[in-house]
Amino acid sequence: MGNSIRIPSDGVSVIAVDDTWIEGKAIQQLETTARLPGMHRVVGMPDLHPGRGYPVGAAFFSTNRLYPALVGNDIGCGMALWRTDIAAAKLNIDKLEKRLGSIDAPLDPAWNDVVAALDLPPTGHERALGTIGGGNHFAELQALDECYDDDAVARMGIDRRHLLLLVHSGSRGLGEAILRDHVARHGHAGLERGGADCAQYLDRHAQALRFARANRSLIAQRMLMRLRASGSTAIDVDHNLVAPAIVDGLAGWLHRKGATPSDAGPVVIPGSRGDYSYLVEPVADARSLYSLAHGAGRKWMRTECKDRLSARYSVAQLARTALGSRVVCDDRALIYEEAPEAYKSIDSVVAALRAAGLVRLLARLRPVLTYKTRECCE
DNA sequence: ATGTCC
Repeated sequence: MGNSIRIPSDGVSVIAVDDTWIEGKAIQQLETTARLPGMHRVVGMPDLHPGRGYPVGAAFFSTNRLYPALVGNDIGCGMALWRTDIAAAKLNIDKLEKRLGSIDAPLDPAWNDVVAALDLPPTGHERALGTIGGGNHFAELQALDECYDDDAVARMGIDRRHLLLLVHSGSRGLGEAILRDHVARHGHAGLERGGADCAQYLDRHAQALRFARANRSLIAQRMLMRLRASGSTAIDVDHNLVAPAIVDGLAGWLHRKGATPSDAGPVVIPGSRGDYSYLVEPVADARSLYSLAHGAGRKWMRTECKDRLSARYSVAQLARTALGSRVVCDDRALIYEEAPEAYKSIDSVVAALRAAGLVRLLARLRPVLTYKTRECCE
């Protein structure tokens, strides 16, 4: 507890222990956000890393101004965990991979009724529904590897005999369009509470949250259909969003950018594709602005990954991981950018959260098959 | 992050 929450400067704190990898640039960006007008307090999570201007892996609480740029372009991005009926024993990964094929194309018209039942308002981005996107987005089959609270895990309907499916995706081009339109009109000055422009942004933001949740559900359903399996949602939690909140007795806006809510029940904190993920029960705590790390967090910039790894690993080697899992990623640049080496160790991130008393571990999940993108093969 | 830069 003692030194697991660092205070680099007034109004800025970072949840970290000695071996948490935190870049100086990310702290600088955090301090920049702390100086925005109306900003009350900012907290860096242990997966904090530099972003484009603003850091990723952080929560920001402001009183009178709302800052859409802090939420970023992927409004509503989050993690959905699905239970499946795929037997974990006697796994044939080749068969799973073959059945899965490519799920990058827009959904087939056969999905029209399923999409219509979601009752989403028209956005012009319907073609993106059911697709994962790029960057750090993925869909991953996982096995329950270690259980730390049998009763809690059983109550969630999760067991060792069946695989889980974790989907990390967001609002695709919709959130991007909403932020672009906002920045074109207001720059980075933010929006005054109560104004018409603020209300309009919040409307669009709500639309993006719905779209992103629907997208994760459709991705999971589409994968399960291909795998000739079925499943159900266990968790779906957003980590890029802004919401009204009361913090330190003040009413204001709680922005989360790559920060998972700690007041919305159990969540998964995923490691890289070659690392474990943890199912945790959060402890809602104002010190962390009711937030947790949303993953391991980048350690290397995307642009440096290929140079650092291409001599060490072939593309074929990168399709297998140290934990015995398979990676489907036909994008030559992305396979290096998302290599396990490019990410912090998930144990160091979770250790920092535990040291700060912010989570209780429920289970450790092991990756089995990570889907990023596939060029061909229905 | 992005129907990813014209």
